[in-house]
Amino acid sequence: MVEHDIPRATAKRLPIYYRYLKLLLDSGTVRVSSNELSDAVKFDAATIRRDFSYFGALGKRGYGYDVEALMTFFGEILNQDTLASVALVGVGNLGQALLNFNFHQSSNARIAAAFDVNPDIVNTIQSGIPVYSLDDLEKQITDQRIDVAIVTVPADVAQDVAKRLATAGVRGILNFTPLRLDVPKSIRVQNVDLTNELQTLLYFINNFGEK
Amino acid sequence: MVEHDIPRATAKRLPIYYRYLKLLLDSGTVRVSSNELSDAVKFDAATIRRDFSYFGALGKRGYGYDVEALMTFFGEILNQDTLASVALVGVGNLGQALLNFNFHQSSNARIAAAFDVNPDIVNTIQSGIPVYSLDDLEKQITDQRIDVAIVTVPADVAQDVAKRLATAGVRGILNFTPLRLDVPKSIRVQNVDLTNELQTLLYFINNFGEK
DNA sequence: CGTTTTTTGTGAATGAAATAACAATTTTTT
DNA sequence: AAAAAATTGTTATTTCATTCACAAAAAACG
Ligand SMILES: NC(=O)c1ccc[n+]([C@@H]2O[C@H](COP(=O)([O-])OP(=O)(O)OC[C@H]3O[C@@H](n4cnc5c(N)ncnc54)[C@H](O)[C@@H]3O)[C@@H](O)[C@H]2O)c1
Ligand SMILES: NC(=O)c1ccc[n+]([C@@H]2O[C@H](COP(=O)([O-])OP(=O)(O)OC[C@H]3O[C@@H](n4cnc5c(N)ncnc54)[C@H](O)[C@@H]3O)[C@@H](O)[C@H]2O)c1
Repeated sequence: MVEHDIPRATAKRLPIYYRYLKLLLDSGTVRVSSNELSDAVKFDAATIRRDFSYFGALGKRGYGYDVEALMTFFGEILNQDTLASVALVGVGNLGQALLNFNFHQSSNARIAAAFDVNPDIVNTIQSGIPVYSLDDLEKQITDQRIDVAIVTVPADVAQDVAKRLATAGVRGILNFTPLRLDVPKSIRVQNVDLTNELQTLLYFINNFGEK
Repeated sequence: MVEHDIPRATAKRLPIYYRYLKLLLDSGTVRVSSNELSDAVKFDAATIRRDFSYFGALGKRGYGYDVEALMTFFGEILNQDTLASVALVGVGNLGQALLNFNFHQSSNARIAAAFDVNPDIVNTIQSGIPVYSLDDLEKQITDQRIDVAIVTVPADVAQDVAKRLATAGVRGILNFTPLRLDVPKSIRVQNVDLTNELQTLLYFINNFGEK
């Protein structure tokens, strides 16, 4: 694997580059400079050049980057050719919204199975995705070779769910609950704490804003 | 203002500390050490002590921190006494979920007004919150003294909406669209890019996971 | 009451990421 | 074809964040 010691911060920006490059290609743009990219994605141009340089010399001095070539290159790095199957646990408020959105148009992932305990929705199809009983979790995860799960259950059952996902063989969890999950360290947890995002924003504008 | 040069990273952790302290207090715990906190919130104990130390000496050597005192202290810093009114623009999939959740039980904010262009929901009440026409944006923002907005509209109208919010006097935006908004720099934008979170997670497990 | 244990607060060390600055190279212009 | 302009790739520098490590202080114990 070429991309071995890519900074984590760089990795987080890759999908953003990719998405914008796709946009550029669709609009017929053939070349782009780090400065133009910078305007769009709002990272410093030097940061962008440095990010790209981890993968080799992708641009041409005095010219910039070839949009199509760059997009193709990042597409491969991001595995855009293979569609990842993802599970969603907890088809409530937020789970429903994610199910319905389903990422497919905008990424290489799709939610393939959902799980809940509510008998009203278990064994129904929601937004085109089958909702299974939590009892079927292990079986479905294994059968469908799912290795990433989105967790949108109430906080008090999150740790339980995480443990079951872990033993079922999941390798990554996108955790929307405010709880910090305890899982084997071979499993990657990405926390999305929406309440925290809002509270942090409020803190900043209350303490450092103008007015 | 005491808290002037608090690292951004610290600020992002404050609501997490606060939330956990509340939990501890509810469970009747009277004292806590940085190590215990570390177990719960999964930040290094030294990081926690350093974070706290920006606000002075809040603990007692050989004892730890007094849960109630610490909670009260952070509550003030986070303005827990005043309820912030927030606007939500775009009552779709995700907007609906946020409306329904509404943060009130878990934080010092509540969504006070929502906006959309869809005539089916304009001038209705959704999850207890009035949905106004986008035409009323400026008036409502001003009248209700709203200074933070959550943006959950389609990407192609996000920049327009952001501009209107900016001129309406909003000081912070929680942006759920994949677009990086252009706003005056006095306005703080917090991006929540869910597709990116998922893609980054996939990238990491595909490239650095075991198996 | 003295000794041991616990735990903070912080200086110093380390690590990670962002930015600046510029030579090297290519393109564009005249 | 020479001069000017654009733009990369990278080295050096700066900024920001985490972690180590330990003296200082308080608590617990015997
Ligand atoms: N909705 C939001 O806007 C929002 C914002 C911030 C945080 N969150 C967090 O996201 C999580 C989900 O929030 P929500 O508003 O969608 O909650 P919700 O109550 O609407 O949905 C939870 C769903 O999980 C299901 N469930 C309960 N126990 C389960 C189990 N053991 N296994 C599988 N499914 C189970 C419930 O039946 C329900 O359908 C919560 O932890 C919440 O704190 C949500
Ligand atoms: N839903 C998700 O899970 C999810 C995931 C990742 C990203 N996003 C992003 O979040 C945003 C919202 O997603 P969604 O799934 O809720 O979309 P959606 O289409 O369900 O909802 C968008 C809402 O905005 C309204 N709207 C359109 N133009 C408007 C305008 N000018 N002013 C006010 N309202 C307007 C529409 O009527 C609709 O109600 C999108 O930018 C999407 O890319 C959503």
